[in-house]
Amino acid sequence: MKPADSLELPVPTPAGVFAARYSTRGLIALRFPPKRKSSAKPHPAAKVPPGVRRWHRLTAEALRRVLAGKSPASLPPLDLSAGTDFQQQVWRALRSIRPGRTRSYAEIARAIDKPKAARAVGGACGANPVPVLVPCHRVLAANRRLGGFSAGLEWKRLLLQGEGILPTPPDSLTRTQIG
DNA sequence: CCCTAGCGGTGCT
DNA sequence: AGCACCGCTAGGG
Repeated sequence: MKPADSLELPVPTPAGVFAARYSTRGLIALRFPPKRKSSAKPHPAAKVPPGVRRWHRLTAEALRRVLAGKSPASLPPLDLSAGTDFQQQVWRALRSIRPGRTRSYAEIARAIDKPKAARAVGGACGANPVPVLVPCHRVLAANRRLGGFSAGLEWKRLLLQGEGILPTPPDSLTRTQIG
């Protein structure tokens, strides 16, 4: 996908400004807010086609809802065509996990009929181009371990806390396990 | 807690 | 073809 075929728009949320990128087919990538402050890189956003504008409203609304622990009312079309067959199978399985619920990597592997591919499932989760809306954060390691998260475990904790899966710590506490 | 072996997909040479 | 990654897991100290 050439850069010229896609455009990127900011998504302000209570958790920071995400960036949504669109191809001609739909939402193709979602990036977490930069860790260190990004000091003004506002996209001019001229010439946004009406279709993309509509998609973007859906993206923004869905993102804010998931961040609030709710189920998105509706999603924009997702362009996940860049993934391998395996990755797309994993991502589809992720989309069936409802808010507030979790699966293990091994359970996802079983669900796509590759029971020994738990580790590869982790790889596919890490390659998920549309985090949050494709809820890779709801996949935990076996026996309640938190597992990993490419964008940083802080984000995974925050998302899980928003859905009531993780207890909200009274204080900033760094743990790698639940309960 | 630690370590180890086994596992499968991906990307690079 | 080989090889070195890994968001893993089960089993054993």
